[in-house]
This record gives sequence, structure tokens and C-alpha cells, in this order.
Amino acid sequence: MKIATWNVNSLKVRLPHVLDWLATHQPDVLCLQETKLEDGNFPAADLEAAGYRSIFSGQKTYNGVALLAKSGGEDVVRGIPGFADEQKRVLAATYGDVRVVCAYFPNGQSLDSEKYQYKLAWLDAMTEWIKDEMARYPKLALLGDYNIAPEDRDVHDPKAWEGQVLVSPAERAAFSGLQGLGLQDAFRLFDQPAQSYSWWDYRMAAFRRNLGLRIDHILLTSALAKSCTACWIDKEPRKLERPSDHAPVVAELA
DNA sequence: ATGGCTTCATAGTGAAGA
Repeated sequence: MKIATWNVNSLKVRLPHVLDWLATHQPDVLCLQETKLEDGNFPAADLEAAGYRSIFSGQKTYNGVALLAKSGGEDVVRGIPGFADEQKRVLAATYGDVRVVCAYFPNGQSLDSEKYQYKLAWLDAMTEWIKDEMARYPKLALLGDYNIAPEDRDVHDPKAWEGQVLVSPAERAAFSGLQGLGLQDAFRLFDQPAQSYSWWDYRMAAFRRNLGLRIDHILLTSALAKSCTACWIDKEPRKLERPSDHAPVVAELA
């Protein structure tokens, strides 16, 4: 089973890239974030024609998540149960015996922003809910744009990023908290190239200079981590015309 | 140098992303 996550930064703009990527890589499940589409505008027919069923939860302008898969998902959940939130950031479904959770974690904007407080509250609620989901589903994968760079090696210039969102101690503690539940970072199960990132700013020729952050992740329960044979970041779509600023992250499960 | 670039929105001296 091949699973993947990709923040597409507008599915309307990126649909051609997504269709090409699906055709080339044939994932069983692809999690999308920042679709920025109301549900009525979701391109389900185009994806169906490419062999993929869609489950989605979107809104105008911001956020929006989707699950694309070769089979239909079951027991669909939208949002974090019990956490009142207008922002469409969370979608879960079961494929076979694997629970797939697709999440677009809040950015936080800056440490003194209300959005940062929202991010921390959201992280708490997410952790509590994932703990429950793991009790129900031993084989669980949490994929998405976490908007957290877990360690300094996931940051091109840790000094420059000090004091900013995505790297703050509280955010990293939340990431560790998820690992504390028993989830494992699929990417770090394997030797990886130094300076591996999943996001590069559109400005400053950041991609060409590899000035990036690793903020898109696939976390696996131990039952799935045991069967994980590979995990990589696919930088190819970031090289295309009009790319998303994020690259897909892929994991192979035996 | 608090900018740069991209999207969606509207037609703003823009907001937000990361």
C-alpha cells in the first residue's frame, strides 16, 4: 500500500499537477491539504476519470482537505470530534484495515498571535483525539501538513528561524506528544539525505537554493511502522511551472 | 531591507500563507 500527502495550495490551480502525479505514482491513498475549494466545486469527476474516488471537506479561500483513493473509504470523520472549528482541516477514513487521517495543521502566524494560541489548542485537541483513534484502529497513519519542523535538522537555518512559528518549543513538544502516543515519523525510519525538506518559500529562489523546512509528515502506529519499507519526499513537482510550495511525501507499506 | 512570491478575493493604502 502506497500512501502520500501533499499540500497543493489550491486544488483548482494544481489539478493538472495532481492528475499527472497520480498517473505516475499510482498511490493507494493521497491526502491533500489547502484545496481552497467549497465542496460544490470539488473536481470529483476529473479525479474519478483518473481512477480515484474522492472524500473532501472544504471551504472558500482557505484550508480544505481531501482523500483521493483507488477504493472507497469508510467511517468518514470530518473535523476533530468535540472541537468546535469552522476551519476545514481534518478528514479521516478507513481503507481496508488502515485508518488514514489527513490534517492541515494551523500555521500560527507568529508567537504573539491569537492564531498561535488557536494552533496550540488545536494541537491539544488533535492529540487527544488521535489517542482515541489509535485505541480503535491499531493501524493508523496521520498524514499532512503539520506546520511543525520537528528538529533543527529539518530547518535550513535554525538560527534564522529561532523565535518563529513552526519551530517553537511548544509546537515541537506537541509533535513529541504525538510520538509519545506511539506514532513514528516514517521519514526517519530510514537513512535520508542531509537537508531534506518538504516546503520552500516562493520568494528568494528558495527552492533552487534549498532553503526549506520539513513540515509535511507521515506518522505511523507501530503496527504500520513495522511494515513500512520506504519513505521519501518527491521534489519533482516543485520543479514544475506554477508549483505548489510544498512537495509530496510518500510512504510504502508492505 | 520585515521585503521577496502566490493564491483568493475584490477592485483596498489587501489578507494570509510559512
